[in-house]
Amino acid sequence: MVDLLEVATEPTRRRLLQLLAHGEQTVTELSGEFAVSRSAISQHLLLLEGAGLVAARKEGRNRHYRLDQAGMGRLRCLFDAFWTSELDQLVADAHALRPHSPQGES
Amino acid sequence: MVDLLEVATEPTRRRLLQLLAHGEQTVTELSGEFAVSRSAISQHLLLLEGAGLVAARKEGRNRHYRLDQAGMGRLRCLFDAFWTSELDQLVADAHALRPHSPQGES
DNA sequence: CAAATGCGTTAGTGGTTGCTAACGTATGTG
DNA sequence: CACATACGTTAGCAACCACTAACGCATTTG
Repeated sequence: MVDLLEVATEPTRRRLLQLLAHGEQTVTELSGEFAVSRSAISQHLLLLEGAGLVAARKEGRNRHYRLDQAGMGRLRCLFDAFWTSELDQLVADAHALRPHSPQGES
Repeated sequence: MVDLLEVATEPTRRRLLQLLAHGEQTVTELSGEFAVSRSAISQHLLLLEGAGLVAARKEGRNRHYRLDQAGMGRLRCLFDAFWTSELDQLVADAHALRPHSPQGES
């Protein structure tokens, strides 16, 4: 139903995942890093949780979010499936750009 | 201001990029691979072109699209910037804990 | 030359999304 | 125990997005 890559690449959520890579944090702590409200961050986190990319732990009245290893592994697999060897070759060619005009593949 | 990662990860556009990895194609040829109309495909291609991920060549009344090496290189850089070493370590740990196939989850 | 056909792009629209405002609930405080 | 405060979640809405339908333009055909 949900596309992991799309869920993960939305800019705010992407940054949330990066922040959580350093360790678990609460909604309020995380929202301190953003210009938008706690509410917005909470909703992004709930979406990430639904996608299996993060998990939550209740402690007192706080909710500590952390990355889900399995989910992040699936995300990595999806990207590797997208980034085929053809694309690797293509990008390598771009890096090897020389004064000579680049000929397309036949 | 478009976000390259978001533009590239939308499922239809992701597939378009994969198809174009095999060589240049016209709008009509590409749309043959999808369930949606030529119009939808054309718009996705225009968006990709605007993001600098593909380029077009006019020939007769056809428009041949192909991948843009530089743009795809930038895309790769963005992903590498997102996928920090912390995440690599995290996923490596997950594999060590569960050496099973990462696809099957439930 | 005029009509027909084919290719690709714009106009218009329903569904989705990310946001702020209002809320429920749990924890302090007198 | 009643009130105040803090944390996280739902209600409602403007903006966006992906799609189909209608279109313009180029090429082919009679």
